[in-house]
Amino acid sequence: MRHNAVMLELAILGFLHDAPLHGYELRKRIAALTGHVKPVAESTLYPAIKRLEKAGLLARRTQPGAGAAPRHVLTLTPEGQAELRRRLAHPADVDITDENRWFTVLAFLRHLDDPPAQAEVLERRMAFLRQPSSFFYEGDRPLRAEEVEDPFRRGILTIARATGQAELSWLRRTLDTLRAATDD
Amino acid sequence: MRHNAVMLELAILGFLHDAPLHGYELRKRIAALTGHVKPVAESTLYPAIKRLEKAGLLARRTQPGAGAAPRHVLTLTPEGQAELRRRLAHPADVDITDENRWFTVLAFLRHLDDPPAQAEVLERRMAFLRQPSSFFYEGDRPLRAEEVEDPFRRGILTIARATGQAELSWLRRTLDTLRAATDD
DNA sequence: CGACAATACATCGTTGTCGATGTATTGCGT
DNA sequence: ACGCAATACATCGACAACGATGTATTGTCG
Repeated sequence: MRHNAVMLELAILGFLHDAPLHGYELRKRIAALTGHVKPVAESTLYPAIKRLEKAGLLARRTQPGAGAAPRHVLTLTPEGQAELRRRLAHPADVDITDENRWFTVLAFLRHLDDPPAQAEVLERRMAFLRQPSSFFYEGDRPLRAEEVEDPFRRGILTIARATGQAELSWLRRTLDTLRAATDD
Repeated sequence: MRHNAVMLELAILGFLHDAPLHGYELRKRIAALTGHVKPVAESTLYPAIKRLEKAGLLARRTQPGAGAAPRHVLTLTPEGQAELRRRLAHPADVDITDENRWFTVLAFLRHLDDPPAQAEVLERRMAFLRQPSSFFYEGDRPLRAEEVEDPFRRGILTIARATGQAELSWLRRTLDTLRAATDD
């Protein structure tokens, strides 16, 4: 399965878990979620829907369209719900490390509906954020922010550090409440 | 030109602007820059090098390999340098909005070597960060962070806000110094 | 001495992505 | 009356990405 596809499919499954939708509405919700960062083309969405339908993860009912062409209202099948949970519980490494994908996972993580499993996913992100990332090297030696002359490269390090801190503190808070919920 | 390709090619051109390198070394530098977030496969890099060579943006000299197979040492041609500057001065919208691509642009923005043009690029990023992004909707109404029940979705909003603030303050500082440099 | 990692590149087939284009309807502005 | 935007979906071709696999050499560890 190609990489972006995974996230697009996750978004489709995730939105359909909330409520049955037709393709056009799905498109708008996906645009709201990730569109300002990286828009998804129509000609990418519809084939993705077909793939999922072919795999038995969703079913379509054709309705006379209010407005224009007939709508295909899409519903998650039980297999689709199981697959959604499977994907949320065990995201690929890239889905943890790439911010865009991570946000997509987060957007639907509540569907996992299992605090310990949710905590496990958050912990993977935490482990990733904690390992010191070095963007630039001089030979083999990683350069620290202070050693980087270029202001733009320093910016990368400054921003990465600040955002890492912000997310880590959110992760710690959320993990605490998740664990508290489990201990009851 | 496909989307990811743009960024990979920018990284190749950017690294070669610093110094001639062979493919394998290029691969390692790219891995250091973006690999922890989203690794690039070997079988993606070598075709990209070929594309750029075919377009006359870089030249290769074959050297007897210290270690293994003969090395192809890659050098930027004058057209390659011009193209690098062109791409840095006028990145596509996605390169501004997608954090991964934006970081790649930042990593090489110094090669633009023209403070007003650099400031222009930073301003585009600033404009993007300032426009309020709403990830979730209830019908047509965008939901604010406080209205979102789901803790994970709240996390997205919390993190996005914090990182946006951090980056904005860096942008303001850097733009000030860029403008001060221009006023001399 | 033999295995294995690292160096260094290349090719191939599958699959996803995207822009372009097409079709058809409703409704709004002018 | 006419066009244009929005709704709603579909197809096609070009191309990039990637995993798998191959080739060949040097250095290292046990």
